[in-house]
Amino acid sequence: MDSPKQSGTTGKTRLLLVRDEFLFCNRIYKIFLGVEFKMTIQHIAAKEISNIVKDITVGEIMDKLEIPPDTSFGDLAFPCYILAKQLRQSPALIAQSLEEKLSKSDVFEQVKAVGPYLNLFLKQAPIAKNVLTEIFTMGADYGSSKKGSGESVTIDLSSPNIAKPFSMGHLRSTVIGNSIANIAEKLGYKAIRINHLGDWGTQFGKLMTAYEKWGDEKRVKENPIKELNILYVRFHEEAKVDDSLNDEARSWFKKLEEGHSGATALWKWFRDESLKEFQKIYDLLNVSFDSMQGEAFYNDKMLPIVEELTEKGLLLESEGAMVVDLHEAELPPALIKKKDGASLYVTRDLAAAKFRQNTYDFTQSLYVVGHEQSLHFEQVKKVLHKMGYEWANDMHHIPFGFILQDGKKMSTRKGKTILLEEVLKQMISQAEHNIKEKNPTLANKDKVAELVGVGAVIFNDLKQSRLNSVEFNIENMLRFEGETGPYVQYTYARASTLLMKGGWQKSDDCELHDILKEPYVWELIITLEKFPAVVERAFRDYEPSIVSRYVIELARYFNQYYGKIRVLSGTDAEQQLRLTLVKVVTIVLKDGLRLLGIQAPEQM
RNA sequence: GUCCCAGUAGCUCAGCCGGAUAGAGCAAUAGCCUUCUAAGCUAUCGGUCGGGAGUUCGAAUCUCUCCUGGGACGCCA
Repeated sequence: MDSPKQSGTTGKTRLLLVRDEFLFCNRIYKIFLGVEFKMTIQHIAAKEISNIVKDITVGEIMDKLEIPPDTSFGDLAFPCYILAKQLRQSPALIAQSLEEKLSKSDVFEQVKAVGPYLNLFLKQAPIAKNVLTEIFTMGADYGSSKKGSGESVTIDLSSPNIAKPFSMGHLRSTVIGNSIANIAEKLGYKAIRINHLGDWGTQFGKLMTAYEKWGDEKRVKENPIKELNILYVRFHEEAKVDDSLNDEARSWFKKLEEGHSGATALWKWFRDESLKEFQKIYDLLNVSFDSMQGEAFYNDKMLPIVEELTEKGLLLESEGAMVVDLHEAELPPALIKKKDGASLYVTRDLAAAKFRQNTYDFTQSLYVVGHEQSLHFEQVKKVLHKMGYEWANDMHHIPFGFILQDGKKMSTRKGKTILLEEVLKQMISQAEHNIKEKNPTLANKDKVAELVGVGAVIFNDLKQSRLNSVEFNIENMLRFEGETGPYVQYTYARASTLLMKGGWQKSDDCELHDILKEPYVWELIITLEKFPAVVERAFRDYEPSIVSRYVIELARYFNQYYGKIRVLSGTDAEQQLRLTLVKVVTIVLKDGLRLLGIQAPEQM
């Protein structure tokens, strides 16, 4: 507990740089190399305090240190309550006496007792210098680490259903999964993006029935997803009054399973046309996949799974179906085979999980799928566990909330889905409209409008905790002010313009000198410094919103600085110093947005 | 009925590995462009943190219980 080498949970290799023998200021520099701010400063502060207070360990002090709610309370604070019992003194008195003893310390600029708190102010200049140095040294890699050491992480994302429209719901899986993949890569993992397409199942029987009865080849070719969806919706409407349609659908799907040529050709056609449409959306979102193998790919891999389950004596007959009993895990039994012998969802995911482990040798396998499927993934994991696969523990379901309409989940069957493509179009044209109004001379208008419109859609989805259900509201989304993607992009564009106009040049000098005293500069430094910790936390929690909130915070501080201080003013030296600060902000803003899957235009 | 998720300002959300006056954005009101992009900044207004009980020096945060909304719970995926 007494050495920084043991206390940090992050950045192992870089922690080796820490040496207790260093001078205090030096130590601050070294410890700041990529180690979580709070932990590090806490450690230094805790050591200092422990020199005076012997009744409590460094670790305990460190745990209690906190970042105060307001900068006027300093950079760190130590609540003295915990010492009150042992010292039999009031917390306020303890704080007072600590202030006296610690004010001689050369770690802190200032130590101040405020009520029961001991407020600690850090020496700003060395910290600022170190943060800037590190950002310039690493560039866009600032915040990255080797933590993942090349381990594979498979990420199941997007997974739209063939012949159905790409809804806002699929958007969530796509952007959340893509962002988690980006974050994983930043931390040194090899991310494998898998688009587990819904390209098999009884819905194809329904579709074929509908197409045969009411379909029109030309119309489907012109507008595949839309036409197929109309057919799908019509099927459900007509099947309500005519149950024989369901029988027909079943027989079509049976033909497909048996490899009937006509059925297979139709299936392939539906699939190809759908993929073409999906690709347009992926291009816009700037998302690509390492694997697009869908459910159909696992058709021939399910029988071996069933056999394996049988061999291992896990398969039981129940009400005519074959199941794996999971009552010891307090879960309902997992259905493996239907009465008619056909396989089910669980079977397919078992085959897919095993295939992924064999193919990619993952150390983590993530499934970015709606939270309504939590039980399903628990079952799959448990069955694999019973089969003796330890790696089942490395599978994690990453659930997210619904996109609601009037407080209800959207339904494909009733055709009430909101189409992502429509939304994207609307957002891009809003961005176009804004550009015409605000910056009519901008070059590359179309491209910028696309980046901004799409960025707004992605950010809107990633700005809140993924488990929240969100009510779809186009009016809110069309607003490009406040906590939005365009706000961050705009901040980046303004900052980039400053660099251009001011003719910023890289210099080896990373001291901020008098600029450090300007308002919001220290806030910016501290915020920039915690970026690596933010990236780590975002991956630990599989939570892109940690990055999106961070990026908003950084942008806000920058805008406040921009509003208060005229960057291009004063002496040349001063101007260059400010631009140095501006430059590091752009580096982190751009990379933060990149982690979310959003591009940052230099001008907008 | 059982299990999972959520309930914080008029609206959308942070904060929830316990700590100082509970923070943002939107909306409302009032300001700031003859000097770096006003997609911005500043200020004001706005909260019984769903209700109750418990643990604690201290609870939005932990425990229990109840209420409300959403979801899942064997042959869809």
